Amino acid sequence: MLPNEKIDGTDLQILRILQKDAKKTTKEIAEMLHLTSSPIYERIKRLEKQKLILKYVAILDKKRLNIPITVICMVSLRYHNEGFIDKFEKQIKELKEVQECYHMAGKVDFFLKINMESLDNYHEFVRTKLSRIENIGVLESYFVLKEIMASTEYYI
Amino acid sequence: MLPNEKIDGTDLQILRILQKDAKKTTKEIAEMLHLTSSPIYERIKRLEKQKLILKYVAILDKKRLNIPITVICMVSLRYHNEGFIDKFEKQIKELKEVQECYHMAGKVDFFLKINMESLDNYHEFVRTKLSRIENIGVLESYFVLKEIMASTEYYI
DNA sequence: CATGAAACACGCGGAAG
DNA sequence: CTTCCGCGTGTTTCATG
Repeated sequence: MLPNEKIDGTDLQILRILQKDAKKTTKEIAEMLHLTSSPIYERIKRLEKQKLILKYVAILDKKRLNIPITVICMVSLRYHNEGFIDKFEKQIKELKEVQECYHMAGKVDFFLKINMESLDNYHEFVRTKLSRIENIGVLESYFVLKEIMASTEYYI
Repeated sequence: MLPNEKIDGTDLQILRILQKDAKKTTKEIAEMLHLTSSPIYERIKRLEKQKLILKYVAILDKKRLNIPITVICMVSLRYHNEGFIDKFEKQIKELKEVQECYHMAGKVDFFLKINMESLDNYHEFVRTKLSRIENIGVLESYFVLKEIMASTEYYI
């Protein structure tokens, strides 16, 4: 998977900066690392090509967008054949309200993170979309009271 | 919290584009929306000022960075006074390996998302850092087998 | 929404370790 | 031979009208 593509300390520092603020210019980064723009530019292009940097995105404010409710939903399937699992994944991917979905080890099969405008909407979502997916055994909803930390950064 | 600051359809389209790809230029967005660069530029600046756009970040590849293990950790506290909860939050924020932390409603108090290089490291992390936080009652770890969806986008 | 000036991104030839 | 520097050109950003 990873033939350790020669990531040195400078690369790591660039990655640390960009995962905090992707709008930093090569010039600014260069000053922080006591280099000129050129090597920074070349390194960033290389990191993009190597797919260490996957993409650049804007992070929006959920609450100001009127989707203040976050639900963590734990799903266990009734049957666990390969076909059933693939089918479940496919159906989940079609639900736009689901932001994240992880296949887990253990007695719970899937964790979902779902964003909603209101509890009413969540009720409607579960009733008309989620619970209509066949093969769901157990479905447990946990509501987020407060986001203590919600970062996209990795500790590198 | 939100005096619905006059977000129209064009604003929403801009936000949809930027949360997929923050590197799109105002010119490119303008072409997509059949406008010129100037109004797009002004709208983006306004959305940033209104804090609908919180920040721009680079999304990195966890596996290529040698942190392939993701753990969802469910924590229940022993005591639930205000002071205990605040103290727990403060101590969690100091653990760099914890990427996300949510205070939950229900019998589980906190969900943590933790990234690790290996299971050995996770073992060490729990032994020397997590379990040393006082007041933890129950600590359950769930390991991610596969990321089905892992987006930073909201459905807007 | 158009315009122009300033800043930035990007590519290259060359220097330096 | 790899990494960095500095300059040149083309885009983009950003303030003004």
